[in-house]
Amino acid sequence: MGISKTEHYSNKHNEIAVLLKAVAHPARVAILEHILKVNACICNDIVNELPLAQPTISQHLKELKNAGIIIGSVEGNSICYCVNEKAIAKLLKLFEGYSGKIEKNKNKCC
Amino acid sequence: MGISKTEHYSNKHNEIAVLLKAVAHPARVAILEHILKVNACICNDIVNELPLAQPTISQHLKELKNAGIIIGSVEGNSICYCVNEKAIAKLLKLFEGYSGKIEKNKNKCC
DNA sequence: TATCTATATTGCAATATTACAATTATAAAA
DNA sequence: TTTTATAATTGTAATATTGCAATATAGATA
Repeated sequence: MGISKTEHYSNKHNEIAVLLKAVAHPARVAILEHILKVNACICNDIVNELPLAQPTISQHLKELKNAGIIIGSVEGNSICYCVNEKAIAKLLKLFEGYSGKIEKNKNKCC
Repeated sequence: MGISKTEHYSNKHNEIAVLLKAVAHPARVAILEHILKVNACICNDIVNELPLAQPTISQHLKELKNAGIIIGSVEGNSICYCVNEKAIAKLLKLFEGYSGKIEKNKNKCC
């Protein structure tokens, strides 16, 4: 991304950005929604759903996992990926907070 | 970003990714929260708040504006930036939807 | 008009992301 | 043990992002 000045921002803002960045890609949005839909997902399943090669999807899954958006548990030969409730709750609360602030300040500007 | 295959994903997933990507940077999270806090923002105000040069902030504001996260209206010499209620509402609904799906499927997996 | 003030644009260097082919690792099945 | 199936890792090319210095633009004010 270029010379990112992570250390200059607050921890809070960095953490929010990491979570959001993990979801901020059409392939990862699709993966997330697919996992939510079938609710017992294995990687190969997604390979058949998306127009991406297996290594690419594996990489996207890794990023979602690193950010804590999904959790993977080994299940015999394959891996079961599930969405991390806490991460989604965190993002939900974030936008609830933003939304609330907009309501509160309505008609003060613009 | 590399060879992005935007045309292979659904419009819905692309639109979500564009919105999220706009916010998915610590500087832009900080800018967004600052605008919400002071609720009548001018760019120079942010330059004094963040450890970034004026052109860099101007660029971040442009990205937020292009994605529809904020709206800018000229006010004499300076510009008044406000958060776009609709964009935040869209993101709020998105995560409400995700959160709901997790609740529904609880204990089926992982 | 000349000048100041606020913001945008341009151009560029440094770095990050995306995607995939080839390969590897691991566990189940034969 | 060999084979098969599933998923991760490695290496690399193409492209996007970030940040800033220098410059430009536009409105306000003297």
